[in-house]
Amino acid sequence: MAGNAADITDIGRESSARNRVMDTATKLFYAEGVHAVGIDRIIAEAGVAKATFYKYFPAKDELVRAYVQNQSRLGRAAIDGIGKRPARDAILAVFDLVADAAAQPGYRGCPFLNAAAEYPDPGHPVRQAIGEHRRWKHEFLRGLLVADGNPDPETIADILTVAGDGLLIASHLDKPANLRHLIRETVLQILGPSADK
Amino acid sequence: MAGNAADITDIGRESSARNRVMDTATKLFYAEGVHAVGIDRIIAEAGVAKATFYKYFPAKDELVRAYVQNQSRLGRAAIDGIGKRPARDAILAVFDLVADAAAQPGYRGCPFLNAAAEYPDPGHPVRQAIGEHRRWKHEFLRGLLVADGNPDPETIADILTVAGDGLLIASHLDKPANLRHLIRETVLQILGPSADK
DNA sequence: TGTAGGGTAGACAAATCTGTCTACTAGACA
DNA sequence: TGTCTAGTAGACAGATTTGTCTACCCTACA
Repeated sequence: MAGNAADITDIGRESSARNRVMDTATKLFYAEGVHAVGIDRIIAEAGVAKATFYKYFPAKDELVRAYVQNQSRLGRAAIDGIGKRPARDAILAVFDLVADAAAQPGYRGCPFLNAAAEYPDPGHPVRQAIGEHRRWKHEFLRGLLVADGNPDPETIADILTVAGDGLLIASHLDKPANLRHLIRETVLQILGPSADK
Repeated sequence: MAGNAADITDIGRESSARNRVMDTATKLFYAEGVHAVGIDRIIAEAGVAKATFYKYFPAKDELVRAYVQNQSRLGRAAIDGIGKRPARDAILAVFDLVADAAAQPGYRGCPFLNAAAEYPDPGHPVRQAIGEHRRWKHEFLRGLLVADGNPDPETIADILTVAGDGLLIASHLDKPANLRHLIRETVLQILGPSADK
């Protein structure tokens, strides 16, 4: 099992070993938490030597930061996949992603909120990476609100962010049976009556 | 410093040593996270012998569960302190507690959400204690909505819970300048126009 | 006076954590 | 052929983790 005959499919891309580490870390950190998963476990499950690991990630926190950025990349890709459609529909579709994620087998809430809970210092690189993702998402929502002709996109983007975080929490800790309905109700209550429909 | 001439003021109450452990754990767990704080650190700062600690808390997880329950007790006391007043005012007052807490020096978000992030297994006693607190709070809000004559207290209690969690997250991670305003706007947007004012 | 309860101090075991370092292997390429 | 690169395998150090156990101290109380 030791890394002989490794993934040929990865040749030419970043680095086979680095990718395996990143994938394994993403899986384990999300499923069990950052502090609960040790380096030894990651390199064992990724089938990578310790020296190789420390070549790509000089310290564990570097890996955690890269993990957060990887999750951010995945999240943005999912949202970008929504594509062009009427702004109000797009907003609802963004929130539907929460329900989609919550329906996945290994769902364990929002990776950014979970990671932030483990890093008390707001100045820590991991927290900063989380902050970057949050600012991007807020800006994305604000843009959609402007396109929707919302009279106060700044405030409503704040409220939608609040609702998004709350729904991520609820879908994780409370697992409401009617999550999709709850999402619709919440967002529509915030956006108010539609002008064009 | 060793515990000779300990707090005389505590005599007759639970147990001086146990109380000191609980207070220290509450402070450290909240400020730095559960996994990040070790037993050795807690007993050192509490000025308690290791044997004494393990007498009251057979394992660390027992202490963590007690910590969550202690936070629940403190949270309920704060909400109970709101007292009798018109239901809508009471709801707004409950949410104002978030802003009050966020204004405190060592604020680090919601202790329940932070702790939950460190315990992946929903069946774990710590998670169950968190679930109990959340159900209690949801029920409290629902009661206020019924008293307010809300036509759909169940759904609106769900949405208010979502908003409460989201606001706790925002007040922690985003630190919006106008938090009190954001809270008012969010809650009023959810409750809709007041009938009696 | 004797005893029981609550507590202290700290050694110890066994595991686990991060991070470093040495020695080796296999393939690509000039 | 020789060299460079990416990687493996794993010992090791040093700190830290939870939890157990022994020996002792002090005070209240019968």
